[in-house]
Amino acid sequence: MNFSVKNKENDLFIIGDIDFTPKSIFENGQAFRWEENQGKVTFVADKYIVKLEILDLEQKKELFKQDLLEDVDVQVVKMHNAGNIDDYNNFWKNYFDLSRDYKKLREELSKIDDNLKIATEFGKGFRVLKQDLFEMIISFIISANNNIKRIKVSVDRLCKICGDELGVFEGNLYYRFPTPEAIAKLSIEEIESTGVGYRAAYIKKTAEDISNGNFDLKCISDLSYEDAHKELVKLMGVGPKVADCILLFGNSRDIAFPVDTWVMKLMNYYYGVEDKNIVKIKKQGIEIFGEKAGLAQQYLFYYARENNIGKK
DNA sequence: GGTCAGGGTAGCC
DNA sequence: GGCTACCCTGAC
Repeated sequence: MNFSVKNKENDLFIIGDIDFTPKSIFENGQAFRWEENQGKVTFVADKYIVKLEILDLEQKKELFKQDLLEDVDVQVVKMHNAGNIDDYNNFWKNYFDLSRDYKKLREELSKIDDNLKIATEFGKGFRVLKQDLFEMIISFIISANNNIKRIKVSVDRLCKICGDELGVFEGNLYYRFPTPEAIAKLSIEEIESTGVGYRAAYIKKTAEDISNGNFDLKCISDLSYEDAHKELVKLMGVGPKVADCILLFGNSRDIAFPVDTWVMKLMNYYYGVEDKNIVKIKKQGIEIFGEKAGLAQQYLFYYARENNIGKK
């Protein structure tokens, strides 16, 4: 793994041949506060509003002239409006899981079987985002029996009605993800106005339990995977699948293996798992894929869904 | 214009 | 453990 990070004004550049494809990262359903436009992804994370772009040759030549680049053949990811090197060290390095060598990860997973060999090649450029735990809890409660388009609309509206303003970026006003306290203060009707339907009551109860200390968010990181899962499932609206998404995307648990309808289909289609029981499917998934079952799942999920494999 | 599914879960048996 | 209703929206 060989890359460097450079800063110019309020932009960061990740220079080097690492797995990093904005589309693969954001289109797999791990994040909901983003939009894609002509291959560029604008997203919100923490206090940042950032536009991601893979630079073309002309753009790289410009950087070369400015002594920011030594080799115009190398891949450059531009993180527009992401801050400086301190922001990189304090936030982005972790957020984009940049200390993990994804090329090595793909090689490792490819050795497990041919399905993963194909899926990791297809999903090359994917990375797991290490997002905020509370944001993941609320976002994935909304995701249950829902579709991505509507989840995104609801999360956006929720941020708008009770998140702090972050400022205007390219003509749009953006908001920070709300705190547990801010959501707990809302009425059920106000939460329903975001389009979450019956999930409004779950969101309110969960935000209340977290804000009043009834549920200790901080302890999740100290628990074993199994215990953390048991704790999260206690939250209203959090079942086994949502708990695994929260642990995978919001608590750095590589082993968390979310079993949804797609995973059920792909485990059946690729691995002949005929069981319909989520607990058993998950157990088999972890048996086959091991410690990094969640990462394997992400590649397989993306591949299966994009190719519409295993449908019906 | 019905009907159905959408990254499941709570509540009930 | 298995079964079913569920807010709402878009696709068919």
